[in-house]
Amino acid sequence: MPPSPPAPTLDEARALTMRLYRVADRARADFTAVVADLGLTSLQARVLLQLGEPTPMRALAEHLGCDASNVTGIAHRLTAAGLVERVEGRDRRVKLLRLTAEGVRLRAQVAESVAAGATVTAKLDAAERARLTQLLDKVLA
Amino acid sequence: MPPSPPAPTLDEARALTMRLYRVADRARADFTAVVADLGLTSLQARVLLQLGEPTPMRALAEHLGCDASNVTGIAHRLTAAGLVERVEGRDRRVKLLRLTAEGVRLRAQVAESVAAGATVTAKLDAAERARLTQLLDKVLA
DNA sequence: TATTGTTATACTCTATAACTATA
DNA sequence: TATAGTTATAGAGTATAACAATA
Repeated sequence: MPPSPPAPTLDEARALTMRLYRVADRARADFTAVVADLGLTSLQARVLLQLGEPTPMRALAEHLGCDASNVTGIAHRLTAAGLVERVEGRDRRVKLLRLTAEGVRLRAQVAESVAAGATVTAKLDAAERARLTQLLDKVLA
Repeated sequence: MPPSPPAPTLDEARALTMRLYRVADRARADFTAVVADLGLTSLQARVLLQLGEPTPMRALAEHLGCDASNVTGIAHRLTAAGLVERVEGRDRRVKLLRLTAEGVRLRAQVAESVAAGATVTAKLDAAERARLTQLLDKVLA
């Protein structure tokens, strides 16, 4: 008997992938619901979480995986909501987004609420959560 | 020493949740890219995968987690693409969406491509994938 | 009366292309 | 020339509200 192959079969990949998508889907739904209670869309919440430091709009677009032109509109809405402000960079072509005091406050609340409101991990005991963390780290490596 | 608590601390929940969101985010990006090559948006691909059987539009809305009014537009676009057709239910208020022959073909291709193109699980060996599958099942239970 | 699906409306997210200011 | 951001435009996804047909 040959050793078990290192690569997954297509069926195995499909089964695992579909589970992962279902979990991802639920995680997304949780996230959307939690941040909606704070008056934010998913994207706006993601931007807030990303803005631990003032960030060039270009870099933000790359992190979000969207075209740079979209960041203008996102920045407009967050600015109108009083959560971020534009700051000119040393390279004067660059504009950075920086959280306002209110933005900093809301960002902390987002992080808190998201962790508290995530139902996806509630069904696991401590050992299982530790093992899942380990596996996810490997996936993300 | 007391036994380890069954509930996660907020820090622990936050750490695991953030990992899960990062994995979910990557899974979503993989999915979007793969189905875009097949000419589909994420939502359209999700609908195709859901249509193993003819499904009332209302049920589809619930599965997608969106308002029922949206399904009309989604159905329009999939119908225009020749992938689904509307069928009247026995209750004549109900309309079901059913895949066309082309829809059935494309649905199979979506399932295949998604499994083949998922990079999230490529870094795990067989035992790790099995363990991850088990944990995800528990999360989804 | 209640439910299914549709339409109208408005907002957000998304990409492409053309533009400006700066490097 | 190349890069950062903006604007205009168009299409897709989302919710709310009002509506018609059916139960």
